[in-house]
Amino acid sequence: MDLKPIGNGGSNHDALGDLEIMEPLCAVFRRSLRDAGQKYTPERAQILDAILEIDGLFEADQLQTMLRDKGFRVSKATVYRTIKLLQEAQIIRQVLFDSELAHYQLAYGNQPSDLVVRLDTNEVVTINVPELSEIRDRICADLGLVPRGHRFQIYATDRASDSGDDA
Amino acid sequence: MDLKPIGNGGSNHDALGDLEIMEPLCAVFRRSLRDAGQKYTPERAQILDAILEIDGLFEADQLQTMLRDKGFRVSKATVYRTIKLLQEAQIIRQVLFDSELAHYQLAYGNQPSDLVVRLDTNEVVTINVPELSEIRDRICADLGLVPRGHRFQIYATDRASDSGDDA
DNA sequence: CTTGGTGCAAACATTTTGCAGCACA
DNA sequence: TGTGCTGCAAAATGTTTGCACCAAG
Repeated sequence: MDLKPIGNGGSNHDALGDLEIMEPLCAVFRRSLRDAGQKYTPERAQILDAILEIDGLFEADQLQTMLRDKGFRVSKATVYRTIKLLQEAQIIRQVLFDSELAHYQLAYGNQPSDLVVRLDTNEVVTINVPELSEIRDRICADLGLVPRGHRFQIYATDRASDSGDDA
Repeated sequence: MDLKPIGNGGSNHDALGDLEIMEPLCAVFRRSLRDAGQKYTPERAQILDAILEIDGLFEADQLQTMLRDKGFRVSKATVYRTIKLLQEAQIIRQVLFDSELAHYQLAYGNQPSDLVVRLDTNEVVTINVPELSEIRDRICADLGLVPRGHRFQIYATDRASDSGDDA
Protein backbone atom coordinates (compact mmCIF):
# COMPACT_ATOMS: atom_id res chain seq x y z
CA MET A 1 0.00 0.00 0.00
CA ASP A 2 1.37 3.33 -1.04
CA LEU A 3 0.36 6.23 1.07
CA LYS A 4 1.29 9.85 1.21
CA PRO A 5 0.87 11.43 4.56
CA ILE A 6 -0.13 15.00 3.98
CA GLY A 7 0.58 16.79 7.15
CA ASN A 8 -1.39 17.89 10.08
CA GLY A 9 -4.81 19.21 9.26
CA GLY A 10 -5.10 20.60 12.72
CA SER A 11 -1.90 21.65 14.33
CA ASN A 12 0.55 19.07 15.43
CA HIS A 13 2.66 21.64 17.11
CA ASP A 14 0.44 23.32 19.61
CA ALA A 15 -0.97 20.37 21.48
CA LEU A 16 2.28 20.03 23.33
CA GLY A 17 3.00 18.20 26.50
CA ASP A 18 2.76 20.60 29.34
CA LEU A 19 5.49 22.68 30.80
CA GLU A 20 8.56 21.96 28.76
CA ILE A 21 7.61 24.31 25.98
CA MET A 22 9.34 22.68 23.08
CA GLU A 23 12.65 21.50 24.37
CA PRO A 24 14.70 20.52 21.35
CA LEU A 25 13.90 16.92 20.65
CA CYS A 26 17.50 15.99 20.14
CA ALA A 27 18.03 17.02 23.74
CA VAL A 28 15.13 14.90 24.87
CA PHE A 29 16.53 12.00 22.95
CA ARG A 30 20.02 12.48 24.26
CA ARG A 31 18.80 12.61 27.81
CA SER A 32 16.69 9.53 27.36
CA LEU A 33 19.66 7.67 25.98
CA ARG A 34 21.98 8.80 28.70
CA ASP A 35 19.48 7.74 31.35
CA ALA A 36 19.52 4.28 29.84
CA GLY A 37 23.30 4.17 29.62
CA GLN A 38 23.16 4.44 25.85
CA LYS A 39 24.99 6.62 23.41
CA TYR A 40 23.96 9.47 21.18
CA THR A 41 25.54 8.48 17.89
CA PRO A 42 25.57 10.32 14.55
CA GLU A 43 23.28 7.71 13.04
CA ARG A 44 20.71 8.25 15.76
CA ALA A 45 20.93 12.01 15.36
CA GLN A 46 20.54 11.70 11.61
CA ILE A 47 17.49 9.51 11.98
CA LEU A 48 15.84 11.90 14.40
CA ASP A 49 16.63 14.80 12.07
CA ALA A 50 15.00 13.01 9.20
CA ILE A 51 11.92 12.33 11.26
CA LEU A 52 11.66 15.99 12.19
CA GLU A 53 11.50 16.88 8.52
CA ILE A 54 8.53 14.63 7.99
CA ASP A 55 5.10 16.14 8.23
CA GLY A 56 2.77 13.29 9.03
CA LEU A 57 3.31 9.57 9.16
CA PHE A 58 6.42 7.74 8.17
CA GLU A 59 7.71 4.22 7.91
CA ALA A 60 11.10 2.65 8.48
CA ASP A 61 12.04 2.27 4.86
CA GLN A 62 11.23 5.89 4.16
CA LEU A 63 13.73 7.01 6.76
CA GLN A 64 16.49 5.00 5.18
CA THR A 65 15.70 6.46 1.79
CA MET A 66 15.71 10.00 3.12
CA LEU A 67 19.04 9.45 4.81
CA ARG A 68 20.51 7.90 1.71
CA ASP A 69 19.42 10.92 -0.32
CA LYS A 70 21.20 13.13 2.16
CA GLY A 71 24.35 11.15 1.68
CA PHE A 72 24.17 9.16 4.90
CA ARG A 73 24.59 5.44 4.87
CA VAL A 74 22.57 3.95 7.70
CA SER A 75 21.71 0.29 7.79
CA LYS A 76 18.17 -0.93 8.06
CA ALA A 77 19.03 -2.60 11.33
CA THR A 78 20.06 0.71 12.82
CA VAL A 79 16.92 2.39 11.58
CA TYR A 80 14.77 -0.20 13.30
CA ARG A 81 16.86 -0.13 16.44
CA THR A 82 16.65 3.64 16.59
CA ILE A 83 12.92 3.67 15.99
CA LYS A 84 12.56 1.46 19.01
CA LEU A 85 14.68 3.80 21.08
CA LEU A 86 12.68 6.80 19.97
CA GLN A 87 9.51 5.07 21.01
CA GLU A 88 10.94 4.39 24.43
CA ALA A 89 11.89 8.04 24.63
CA GLN A 90 8.26 8.93 23.88
CA ILE A 91 9.43 10.95 20.91
CA ILE A 92 7.61 8.96 18.31
CA ARG A 93 4.75 6.55 18.56
CA GLN A 94 3.50 3.75 16.44
CA VAL A 95 0.34 4.40 14.48
CA LEU A 96 -1.66 1.40 13.39
CA PHE A 97 -3.70 1.91 10.33
CA ASP A 98 -2.24 -0.52 7.88
CA SER A 99 -1.60 -4.10 8.84
CA GLU A 100 1.03 -4.52 6.19
CA LEU A 101 3.47 -1.97 7.43
CA ALA A 102 4.31 -0.28 10.69
CA HIS A 103 3.82 3.47 10.65
CA TYR A 104 5.04 6.03 13.11
CA GLN A 105 4.36 9.59 14.02
CA LEU A 106 6.06 12.27 16.05
CA ALA A 107 4.65 12.29 19.53
CA TYR A 108 6.39 15.03 21.44
CA GLY A 109 3.98 15.68 24.18
CA ASN A 110 1.09 13.34 24.60
CA GLN A 111 -1.49 14.42 22.13
CA PRO A 112 -3.43 11.46 20.79
CA SER A 113 -2.96 10.45 17.22
CA ASP A 114 -6.24 10.92 15.46
CA LEU A 115 -6.24 10.50 11.73
CA VAL A 116 -8.31 10.89 8.64
CA VAL A 117 -7.27 8.40 5.98
CA ARG A 118 -8.45 9.04 2.45
CA LEU A 119 -9.18 5.72 0.88
CA ASP A 120 -9.13 7.12 -2.63
CA THR A 121 -5.81 8.90 -2.52
CA ASN A 122 -4.17 7.24 0.48
CA GLU A 123 -3.49 10.61 1.97
CA VAL A 124 -3.45 10.91 5.72
CA VAL A 125 -4.38 13.99 7.72
CA THR A 126 -3.84 14.21 11.43
CA ILE A 127 -6.57 15.87 13.42
CA ASN A 128 -7.12 16.86 16.99
CA VAL A 129 -10.42 15.97 18.61
CA PRO A 130 -10.49 16.78 22.31
CA GLU A 131 -13.92 15.21 22.71
CA LEU A 132 -12.37 11.85 22.10
CA SER A 133 -10.37 12.05 25.28
CA GLU A 134 -13.53 12.85 27.17
CA ILE A 135 -15.36 9.92 25.63
CA ARG A 136 -12.42 7.68 26.38
CA ASP A 137 -12.26 8.76 29.98
CA ARG A 138 -15.99 8.34 30.44
CA ILE A 139 -15.96 4.83 29.01
CA CYS A 140 -13.00 3.85 31.13
CA ALA A 141 -14.72 5.21 34.19
CA ASP A 142 -17.79 3.12 33.39
CA LEU A 143 -15.61 0.05 33.15
CA GLY A 144 -13.58 0.90 36.21
CA LEU A 145 -10.38 1.24 34.20
CA VAL A 146 -7.64 3.80 33.97
CA PRO A 147 -7.29 5.30 30.48
CA ARG A 148 -3.82 5.06 29.00
CA GLY A 149 -4.43 6.38 25.54
CA HIS A 150 -6.55 5.93 22.48
CA ARG A 151 -6.51 5.82 18.71
CA PHE A 152 -9.12 7.18 16.37
CA GLN A 153 -9.06 6.81 12.64
CA ILE A 154 -11.57 8.00 10.13
CA TYR A 155 -11.74 6.51 6.67
CA ALA A 156 -13.14 8.75 4.00
CA THR A 157 -13.24 9.47 0.31
CA ASP A 158 -13.82 12.55 -1.75
CA ARG A 159 -16.88 11.61 -3.69
CA ALA A 160 -18.36 8.24 -4.40
CA SER A 161 -14.92 6.96 -5.28
CA ASP A 162 -15.82 3.42 -4.37
CA SER A 163 -17.66 1.47 -1.78
CA GLY A 164 -15.71 1.65 1.42
CA ASP A 165 -14.50 -1.93 1.30
CA ASP A 166 -12.56 -3.26 4.21
CA ALA A 167 -12.42 -0.14 6.27
CA MET B 1 1.78 -10.74 21.93
CA ASP B 2 -0.72 -12.93 23.63
CA LEU B 3 -4.19 -11.55 23.94
CA LYS B 4 -7.47 -12.88 25.10
CA PRO B 5 -10.43 -11.18 23.59
CA ILE B 6 -13.17 -11.20 26.17
CA GLY B 7 -16.35 -10.58 24.35
CA ASN B 8 -18.51 -7.66 23.65
CA GLY B 9 -18.94 -5.31 26.51
CA GLY B 10 -21.76 -3.58 24.76
CA SER B 11 -23.83 -5.67 22.46
CA ASN B 12 -22.32 -6.84 19.27
CA HIS B 13 -25.54 -8.36 18.20
CA ASP B 14 -28.03 -5.57 18.13
CA ALA B 15 -26.26 -3.02 15.99
CA LEU B 16 -27.04 -5.06 12.93
CA GLY B 17 -27.09 -4.00 9.36
CA ASP B 18 -30.55 -2.93 8.44
CA LEU B 19 -33.33 -5.04 7.13
CA GLU B 20 -31.97 -8.53 6.89
CA ILE B 21 -32.56 -9.32 10.52
CA MET B 22 -29.87 -11.86 11.14
CA GLU B 23 -29.78 -14.00 8.06
CA PRO B 24 -27.61 -17.00 8.87
CA LEU B 25 -24.09 -15.99 8.08
CA CYS B 26 -23.34 -19.20 6.29
CA ALA B 27 -26.08 -18.20 3.86
CA VAL B 28 -24.54 -14.78 3.43
CA PHE B 29 -21.20 -16.38 2.79
CA ARG B 30 -22.59 -18.91 0.37
CA ARG B 31 -24.35 -16.23 -1.61
CA SER B 32 -21.26 -14.07 -1.70
CA LEU B 33 -19.23 -16.97 -2.99
CA ARG B 34 -21.78 -17.94 -5.57
CA ASP B 35 -21.97 -14.38 -6.84
CA ALA B 36 -18.24 -14.50 -7.38
CA GLY B 37 -18.34 -17.87 -9.08
CA GLN B 38 -16.72 -19.52 -6.12
CA LYS B 39 -17.54 -22.60 -4.13
CA TYR B 40 -18.82 -23.20 -0.66
CA THR B 41 -16.48 -25.92 0.53
CA PRO B 42 -16.41 -27.80 3.85
CA GLU B 43 -13.21 -26.06 4.82
CA ARG B 44 -14.79 -22.67 4.32
CA ALA B 45 -17.87 -23.69 6.26
CA GLN B 46 -15.72 -25.02 9.09
CA ILE B 47 -13.73 -21.84 9.25
CA LEU B 48 -16.84 -19.69 9.39
CA ASP B 49 -18.27 -21.96 12.09
CA ALA B 50 -15.15 -21.56 14.15
CA ILE B 51 -15.32 -17.81 13.80
CA LEU B 52 -18.91 -17.78 14.97
CA GLU B 53 -17.86 -19.49 18.16
CA ILE B 54 -15.39 -16.76 18.93
CA ASP B 55 -16.52 -13.92 21.10
CA GLY B 56 -14.22 -11.04 20.31
CA LEU B 57 -11.12 -10.81 18.21
CA PHE B 58 -9.30 -13.64 16.58
CA GLU B 59 -6.26 -14.28 14.50
CA ALA B 60 -5.47 -16.69 11.71
CA ASP B 61 -3.45 -19.13 13.74
CA GLN B 62 -6.16 -19.38 16.33
CA LEU B 63 -8.65 -20.54 13.74
CA GLN B 64 -6.39 -23.30 12.61
CA THR B 65 -5.90 -24.45 16.18
CA MET B 66 -9.62 -24.45 16.86
CA LEU B 67 -10.27 -26.47 13.75
CA ARG B 68 -7.54 -28.92 14.60
CA ASP B 69 -9.04 -29.43 18.03
CA LYS B 70 -12.34 -30.21 16.40
CA GLY B 71 -10.68 -32.83 14.28
CA PHE B 72 -10.52 -30.84 11.06
CA ARG B 73 -7.32 -30.56 9.14
CA VAL B 74 -7.25 -27.23 7.33
CA SER B 75 -4.04 -25.82 5.94
CA LYS B 76 -2.83 -22.41 6.89
CA ALA B 77 -3.05 -21.35 3.28
CA THR B 78 -6.74 -22.14 3.23
CA VAL B 79 -7.30 -20.28 6.46
CA TYR B 80 -5.74 -17.17 5.03
CA ARG B 81 -7.53 -17.53 1.73
CA THR B 82 -10.85 -17.95 3.50
CA ILE B 83 -10.23 -14.98 5.75
CA LYS B 84 -9.79 -12.89 2.65
CA LEU B 85 -13.03 -14.19 1.19
CA LEU B 86 -14.90 -13.49 4.41
CA GLN B 87 -13.64 -9.94 4.35
CA GLU B 88 -14.87 -9.51 0.81
CA ALA B 89 -18.22 -10.87 1.92
CA GLN B 90 -18.28 -8.23 4.66
CA ILE B 91 -18.67 -10.97 7.24
CA ILE B 92 -15.50 -10.22 9.09
CA ARG B 93 -13.30 -7.19 9.16
CA GLN B 94 -9.72 -6.59 10.02
CA VAL B 95 -9.04 -4.86 13.30
CA LEU B 96 -5.76 -3.07 13.66
CA PHE B 97 -4.50 -2.84 17.15
CA ASP B 98 -1.31 -4.82 17.11
CA SER B 99 1.26 -4.29 14.43
CA GLU B 100 2.72 -7.74 14.91
CA LEU B 101 -0.31 -9.73 13.97
CA ALA B 102 -3.47 -9.23 11.98
CA HIS B 103 -6.64 -9.50 13.99
CA TYR B 104 -10.18 -9.87 12.78
CA GLN B 105 -13.65 -9.49 14.09
CA LEU B 106 -17.11 -10.51 13.04
CA ALA B 107 -18.74 -7.67 11.15
CA TYR B 108 -22.18 -8.81 10.13
CA GLY B 109 -23.86 -5.54 9.52
CA ASN B 110 -21.81 -2.40 9.52
CA GLN B 111 -21.35 -1.44 13.11
CA PRO B 112 -17.99 0.16 13.70
CA SER B 113 -15.42 -1.75 15.64
CA ASP B 114 -14.69 0.18 18.76
CA LEU B 115 -12.50 -1.51 21.31
CA VAL B 116 -11.11 -1.23 24.77
CA VAL B 117 -7.75 -2.95 25.04
CA ARG B 118 -6.46 -3.71 28.50
CA LEU B 119 -2.74 -3.25 28.45
CA ASP B 120 -2.24 -5.17 31.66
CA THR B 121 -4.15 -8.31 30.77
CA ASN B 122 -4.33 -8.04 27.00
CA GLU B 123 -8.06 -8.49 27.16
CA VAL B 124 -10.18 -6.82 24.54
CA VAL B 125 -13.72 -5.59 24.97
CA THR B 126 -15.80 -4.34 22.10
CA ILE B 127 -17.94 -1.33 22.76
CA ASN B 128 -20.49 0.67 20.90
CA VAL B 129 -20.19 4.43 20.90
CA PRO B 130 -22.72 6.12 18.62
CA GLU B 131 -21.22 9.54 19.28
CA LEU B 132 -18.15 8.49 17.36
CA SER B 133 -20.09 8.24 14.16
CA GLU B 134 -21.42 11.74 14.72
CA ILE B 135 -17.94 13.08 15.36
CA ARG B 136 -16.66 11.27 12.32
CA ASP B 137 -19.38 12.66 10.10
CA ARG B 138 -18.87 16.16 11.40
CA ILE B 139 -15.14 16.06 10.79
CA CYS B 140 -15.61 14.68 7.32
CA ALA B 141 -18.12 17.38 6.55
CA ASP B 142 -15.63 20.01 7.66
CA LEU B 143 -13.06 18.52 5.33
CA GLY B 144 -15.50 18.07 2.47
CA LEU B 145 -15.13 14.31 2.54
CA VAL B 146 -17.49 11.39 2.57
CA PRO B 147 -17.12 9.18 5.65
CA ARG B 148 -16.55 5.52 4.93
CA GLY B 149 -15.92 4.18 8.38
CA HIS B 150 -13.82 4.63 11.44
CA ARG B 151 -11.88 2.83 14.13
CA PHE B 152 -11.64 3.73 17.77
CA GLN B 153 -9.50 1.99 20.29
CA ILE B 154 -9.03 2.79 23.92
CA TYR B 155 -6.02 1.57 25.85
CA ALA B 156 -6.50 1.14 29.54
CA THR B 157 -5.29 -0.63 32.63
CA ASP B 158 -6.91 -1.63 35.87
CA ARG B 159 -4.84 0.27 38.36
CA ALA B 160 -1.43 1.82 38.00
CA SER B 161 -0.19 -1.38 36.36
CA ASP B 162 2.48 0.42 34.45
CA SER B 163 3.07 3.54 32.48
CA GLY B 164 1.17 3.23 29.23
CA ASP B 165 4.22 2.76 27.08
CA ASP B 166 3.78 2.61 23.35
CA ALA B 167 0.10 3.02 23.25
C1' DC C 1 40.00 2.35 27.45
C1' DT C 2 35.50 0.24 28.02
C1' DT C 3 30.97 -0.40 26.76
C1' DG C 4 27.82 0.01 23.62
C1' DG C 5 26.89 0.75 18.35
C1' DT C 6 27.13 -0.27 13.51
C1' DG C 7 26.69 -2.97 9.19
C1' DC C 8 26.02 -7.12 7.20
C1' DA C 9 23.67 -11.15 6.49
C1' DA C 10 21.24 -14.79 8.30
C1' DA C 11 17.20 -15.70 11.11
C1' DC C 12 12.29 -14.96 12.07
C1' DA C 13 7.22 -14.72 11.80
C1' DT C 14 3.42 -13.93 9.24
C1' DT C 15 1.18 -14.02 5.02
C1' DT C 16 1.20 -15.15 -0.05
C1' DT C 17 1.79 -17.98 -4.05
C1' DG C 18 2.88 -21.99 -7.51
C1' DC C 19 1.72 -26.41 -8.40
C1' DA C 20 -0.31 -31.21 -8.69
C1' DG C 21 -4.00 -33.67 -7.40
C1' DC C 22 -8.92 -33.49 -5.48
C1' DA C 23 -13.79 -32.30 -5.01
C1' DC C 24 -17.79 -29.42 -5.22
C1' DA C 25 -21.76 -27.37 -8.14
C1' DT D 1 -17.16 -33.20 -15.49
C1' DG D 2 -14.91 -29.04 -15.54
C1' DT D 3 -13.48 -25.22 -12.81
C1' DG D 4 -12.27 -23.95 -8.68
C1' DC D 5 -10.13 -25.64 -4.19
C1' DT D 6 -6.85 -27.89 -1.12
C1' DG D 7 -2.37 -28.97 0.93
C1' DC D 8 2.28 -28.56 0.74
C1' DA D 9 6.29 -26.15 0.50
C1' DA D 10 8.77 -22.43 -1.32
C1' DA D 11 8.67 -17.39 -1.76
C1' DA D 12 7.87 -12.82 -0.16
C1' DT D 13 7.81 -9.14 3.25
C1' DG D 14 8.88 -6.58 7.24
C1' DT D 15 11.46 -6.83 11.30
C1' DT D 16 14.97 -8.86 14.55
C1' DT D 17 19.31 -10.78 15.87
C1' DG D 18 24.35 -12.69 16.03
C1' DC D 19 28.74 -11.37 15.18
C1' DA D 20 33.11 -8.93 14.19
C1' DC D 21 34.78 -4.53 13.95
C1' DC D 22 34.33 0.40 15.29
C1' DA D 23 33.48 4.53 17.98
C1' DA D 24 31.29 7.50 21.75
C1' DG D 25 31.91 8.83 26.59
